[in-house]
Amino acid sequence: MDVQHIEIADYFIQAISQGLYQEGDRIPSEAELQVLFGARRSVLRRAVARLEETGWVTTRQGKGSFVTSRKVPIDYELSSRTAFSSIMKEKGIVPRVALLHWEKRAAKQREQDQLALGIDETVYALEILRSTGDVPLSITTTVMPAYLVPDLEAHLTGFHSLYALLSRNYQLQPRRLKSIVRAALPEPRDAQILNIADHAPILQIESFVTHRGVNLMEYSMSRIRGDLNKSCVTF
Amino acid sequence: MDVQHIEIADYFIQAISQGLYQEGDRIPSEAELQVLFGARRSVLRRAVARLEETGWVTTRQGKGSFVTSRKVPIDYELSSRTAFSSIMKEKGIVPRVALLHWEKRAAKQREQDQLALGIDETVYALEILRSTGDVPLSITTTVMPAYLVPDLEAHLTGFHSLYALLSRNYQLQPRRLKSIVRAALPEPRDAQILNIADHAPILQIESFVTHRGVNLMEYSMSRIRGDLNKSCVTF
DNA sequence: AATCATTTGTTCGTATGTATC
DNA sequence: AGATACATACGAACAAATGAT
Repeated sequence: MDVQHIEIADYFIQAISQGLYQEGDRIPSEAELQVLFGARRSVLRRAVARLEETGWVTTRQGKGSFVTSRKVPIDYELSSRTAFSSIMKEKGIVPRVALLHWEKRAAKQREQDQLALGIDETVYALEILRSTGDVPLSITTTVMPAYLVPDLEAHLTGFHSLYALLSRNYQLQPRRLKSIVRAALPEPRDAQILNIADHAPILQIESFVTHRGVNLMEYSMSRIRGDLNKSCVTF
Repeated sequence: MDVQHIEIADYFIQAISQGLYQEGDRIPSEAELQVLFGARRSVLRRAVARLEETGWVTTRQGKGSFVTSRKVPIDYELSSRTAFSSIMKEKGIVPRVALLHWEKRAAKQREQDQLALGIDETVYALEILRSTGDVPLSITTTVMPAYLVPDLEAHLTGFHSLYALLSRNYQLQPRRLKSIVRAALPEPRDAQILNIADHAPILQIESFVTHRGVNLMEYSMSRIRGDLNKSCVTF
């Protein structure tokens, strides 16, 4: 390859791989790169852009470009009974759960199919942000038929764990029936909330949850930061 | 936002979302955009680059930029017994399996751990490309202890299905014990083989496979195109 | 087979704006 | 307020891939 910006990017990929730059280190500024490589600034910017696209550095205006810290992904056990809070506690991580939004409304067409609802059925839809400390981890949209969780809004103040809420107030025992995972790109809004670039990979997990094996009581769609999660399935 | 390239990119995201441009349609060339938006070429290129990063278009030198066709992801059943070929056949898709590479060598440290091997143990490592028709779908690296599949090279000519080979020649009945999924970015080489951009998301699936519940007989690491796959887990 | 127009890719060169400290 | 560093934009030239003549 005799394309300058790729050669320069490759140089840094090598250097970072070999430990010449540690996580969090700043790579040389554009002005310094200009001296080091004798290339035009536009070329250097392309090189850094490439490094950012491929996840090696993150760039911040006015500060510089920093080697992305390869956080250890958190193993998430994907099983029929899994609750975020309990997994985190097991690992000694302080979980933070925030209710971004909730609404009570008529079920959309897709939700009717997913939850096997009749037409004009009412659902509660919650949007939940899960974090560890101050690092956002995932956003989950969860939809439940309103008749299963009547007067849900009364229990949403001080929200901290969905399954604890369901168990305490409605004696519901959620059980995951099926999950569908896929790798994708985030919606712009999700990228912002999760504090990732809009081309950073996310893991989408759609889940179908029953109560006592009869009703489809919950449909959820999680969008999880790819750099912070590994989901584990045991057969 | 009063940043030109973002405004222009957003215009096309809107237009594509509203069906003004269909999948596969060419968006205006840079010269045409120059007339339409009255912006510098560098700005227009940034706009198109943004569209490509976020998966709306794919650009080809000498031809133009085309609205990415949102292929329907192929559902992949992730269970204790799953073979690629049979899943594809069930769906009426013609699967194509190619052995990219194989080698017999000493197990690496990680592989010793993953397969619970002793030191200096020999393994076979295969690299398999799976496609549907002419569209590449996934690359899988699979590692097996050599003592379980002696003289494996003798059976690799005309390779078409790993599990058929294992069953026929070694009476092995693979059973998946555990899988770990995660969303990530591809290695440059994988991106090239899979015919995707090097910032396109991929689904990584690590699998641990046993034979009759005793031996860890296979460790595999699949890298699957995010745009073409949904993996489904039933509990 | 060779040439040419079209289209994207790369680079050079300059200027100004904006965030950070 | 000033220095540093990244962000955006203007302006121009040539390279490389593509498809048609």
